[in-house]
Amino acid sequence: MKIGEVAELTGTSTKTIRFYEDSGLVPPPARTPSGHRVYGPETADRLRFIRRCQAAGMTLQEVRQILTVHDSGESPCGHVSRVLTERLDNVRAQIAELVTLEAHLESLLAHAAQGRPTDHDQAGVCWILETEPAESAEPSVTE
Amino acid sequence: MKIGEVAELTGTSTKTIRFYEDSGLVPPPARTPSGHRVYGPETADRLRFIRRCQAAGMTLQEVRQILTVHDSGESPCGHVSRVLTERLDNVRAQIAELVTLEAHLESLLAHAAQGRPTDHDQAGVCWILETEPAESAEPSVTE
DNA sequence: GTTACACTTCCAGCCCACTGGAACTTCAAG
DNA sequence: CTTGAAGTTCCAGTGGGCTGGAAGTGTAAC
Repeated sequence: MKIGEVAELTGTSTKTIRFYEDSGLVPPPARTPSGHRVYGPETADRLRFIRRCQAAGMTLQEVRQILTVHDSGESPCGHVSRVLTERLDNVRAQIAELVTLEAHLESLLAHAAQGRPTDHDQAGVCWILETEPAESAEPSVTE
Repeated sequence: MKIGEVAELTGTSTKTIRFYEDSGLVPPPARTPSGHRVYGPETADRLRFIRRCQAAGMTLQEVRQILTVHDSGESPCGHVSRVLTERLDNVRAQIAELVTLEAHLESLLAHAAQGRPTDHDQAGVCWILETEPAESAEPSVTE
């Protein structure tokens, strides 16, 4: 199988497959004498696995760790569970943050709806936003 | 006021202030004969406004638009409300996506907890992830 | 043989909000 | 006058996950 077929089969672009190879997610395949990549069917499985990991919100970094464990011959399932648990924690934290932000935005909009358009302030830029945000509302993009 | 004082006053680094100037968020200030930036107190207000916008999850792009409206002499409040509403929609969409992802992760982990460690698959990488993800669970990072 | 497309490599850029560093000048205190 | 902090400019890098393009070679169908 050549790269285009694998790409078609898995819904991944050839660009992405080469990128994954460079990133160590997919092992360098055999080549034809002319240099074209030749893949076995396990590569398609691997790419689908990567897609599923992505769908679970993992970074390529995490996927790479799992695949490395797998390639060493061990069952990576324990590791997978750990990564999934971590992801779940992150997702919940993100949700909590966003819910706080949602509340903040709602209160700002409620505030906005109350005021008359003539409430134009001289000092600031816009009276709607003239109050310091609650500490908790600050989105830590750090995740 | 020099840049360091404004920085101190607003909790913004001097680097960031210069970056904001380059980005058109803060107008180029007056200079001393030697080239040092000299700010009036309105700059501190502006920086605080930017911080509050950020806390509401706006991009600098959005903030710039608001400030441009403001600088043209109009009251930006209507615009602010619109941006806030859009943000709120986005945040809610993000929350919905993350909640779906949370459910997906939970079901994967429940699945994982059921299986025995000996459930090692031959074909794939890890049986926990051997099912196609639900369409809805795919995180569209596109925001 | 020719056309059209797939394949190769390598390098660059995107988006976002900064941050770090080099190399230099100016300012304030002692 | 000296020292050291704070100012200046400009350039490059960060992270994440690709994507685009250039410039060239290989391959399959007609």
